[in-house]
Amino acid sequence: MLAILTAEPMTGYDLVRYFDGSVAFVWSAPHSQIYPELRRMEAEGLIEATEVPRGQKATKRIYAITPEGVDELRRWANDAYRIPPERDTSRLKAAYIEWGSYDAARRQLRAHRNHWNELLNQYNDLVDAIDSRDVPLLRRRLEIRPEAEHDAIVAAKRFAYRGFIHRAEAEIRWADEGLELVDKLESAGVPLTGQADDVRDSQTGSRRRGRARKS
Amino acid sequence: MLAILTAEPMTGYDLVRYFDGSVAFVWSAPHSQIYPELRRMEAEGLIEATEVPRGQKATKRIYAITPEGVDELRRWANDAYRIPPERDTSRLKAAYIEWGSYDAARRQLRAHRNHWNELLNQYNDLVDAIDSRDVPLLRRRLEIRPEAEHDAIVAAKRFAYRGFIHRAEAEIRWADEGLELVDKLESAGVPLTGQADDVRDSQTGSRRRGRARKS
DNA sequence: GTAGTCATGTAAGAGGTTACATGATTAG
DNA sequence: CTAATCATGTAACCTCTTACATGACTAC
Repeated sequence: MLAILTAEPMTGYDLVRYFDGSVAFVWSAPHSQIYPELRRMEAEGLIEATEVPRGQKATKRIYAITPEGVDELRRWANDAYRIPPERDTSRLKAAYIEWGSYDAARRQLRAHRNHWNELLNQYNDLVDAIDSRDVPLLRRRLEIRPEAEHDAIVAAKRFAYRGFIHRAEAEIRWADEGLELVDKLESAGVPLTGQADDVRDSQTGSRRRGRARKS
Repeated sequence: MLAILTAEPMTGYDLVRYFDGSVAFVWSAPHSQIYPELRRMEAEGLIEATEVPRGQKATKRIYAITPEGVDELRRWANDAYRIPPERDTSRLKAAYIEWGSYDAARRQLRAHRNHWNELLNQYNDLVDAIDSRDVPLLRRRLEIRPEAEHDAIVAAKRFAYRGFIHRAEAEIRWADEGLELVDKLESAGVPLTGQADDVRDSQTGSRRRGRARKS
């Protein structure tokens, strides 16, 4: 949000719309997170609000980054980040494919492929848009920064999206690999644990009491 | 956890150790999450605990999956998953490289490269270990399942790790691309916004209240 | 007038991190 | 005897999701 506000002062609503649009590819946030966070940052002095009237009785708060906010943004940019622990549902489910059916596996892998393929298209479009400076937020930022910096600013955005493209291509390759594998196993007649009828009591050998509630 | 417990009944501590070991690559969880979750699952009837003595006065709880737990595992395996909204710090920081220094960018990209490269090596080792059935948990599961299923069980684990390998390779390629880019920009003498001294008041045009820290 | 957009919140709850906390058992 | 390992928790806090909620403004 600090970085976005360096392009130009705006309302929380403007930020919400950016987070619903192109920014969502880089970082997602719902409005229920954005508004409280703006208040918090204001209290910390990183941003400043100006209340301006809109219409007859309503007002809106336009936030601008403060020098302290710029300091914080710089500090953040120079800070190292930690890569979070692994927690990827698609991989987890893949590891236990045998507990479902071949059709379920195919459905999931196709959805995975489609999802990343759609993202890939959007990432590619965005890289093109960046190259032709066809992104409003980027354009605004270039307007207020000296031309010497333009190459670095554009290169950074482009590079970030390149990361998504690499990722998306990897996911698509993986899903294709999986679909092939599923076909191979099924046509070889390999049975799945999830389809077997001996698993229900493989452990305790007994116990058939009540309802299994959903989580 | 349900899937792990299908291999054999075990204590929470055993699960904690698995989650500190090979399982961590697929899904990470600290013991502070595992113990309460086991209690919850027990209350729901998905697993069952047997208190067994250990030593003179201590006891431990050995958890076994129930038929209801197996149902739940199957249900989960057949359920579609949702790919969560984007929230990747490395990409976010990449998009705003210009707010830091070239050295900071290089440091982050090198750390990124190293991190994924180390993971890649571990993933490769794990795939080899899977191929040679050299993973204790996998071996235990194969022991209790009919041989006809073995190919599917092994293939699933292998496939999951293949996904990590694809991902890691993509991240490494991306980081290399970034390091090249940083070198190119710096040697071309492109200035960065974060190094400029005109940014502190580019927005408000005035306001010089706080101490201006040196970065 | 009314539908869509502008604008801004609150709150419960799930999931995860980090720290605090304890004590028994076993191998040397 | 002592250190490592076995074993099991609790709690504060943070982030994010989902749902609930409200009302003014503007274009038709």
